[in-house]
Amino acid sequence: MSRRRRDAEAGVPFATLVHRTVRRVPAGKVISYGGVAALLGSPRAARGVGQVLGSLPEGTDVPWWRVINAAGRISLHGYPGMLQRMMLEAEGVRPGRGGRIDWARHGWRPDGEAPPPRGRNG
DNA sequence: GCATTGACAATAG
DNA sequence: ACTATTGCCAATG
Repeated sequence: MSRRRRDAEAGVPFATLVHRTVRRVPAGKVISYGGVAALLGSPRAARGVGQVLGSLPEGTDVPWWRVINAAGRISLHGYPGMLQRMMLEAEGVRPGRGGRIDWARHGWRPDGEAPPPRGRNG
């Protein structure tokens, strides 16, 4: 049996796990798609995380805007991207010099588990 | 069940 | 630093 995820979470839809994990991210903090995937137990499912967040309904309790890519940039383009940028800025999260969000400053991670994502910076 | 799509990530040039 | 390529995974048609 190839259990891509932990047995404790077996049977729970991937999307549900994503929702749970993202909900844990506090205001003023961010996490990468790959970071969320890693917490779920599927470190290679970064893309799957994006897929799930992309289909979230409006008015969801999931703070999708706190999820950015490993490079510290907003993956959304156009209007949605602008909206996400506003949401983050409202929480005190804003890109530094280069338009990148610093993981050391705003990156969130559950009390001592899962190392901080370091795309090409770190 | 296969093919396509996408809010990713790592590597190479 | 930027673009192109490759790998990966989940949702959707």
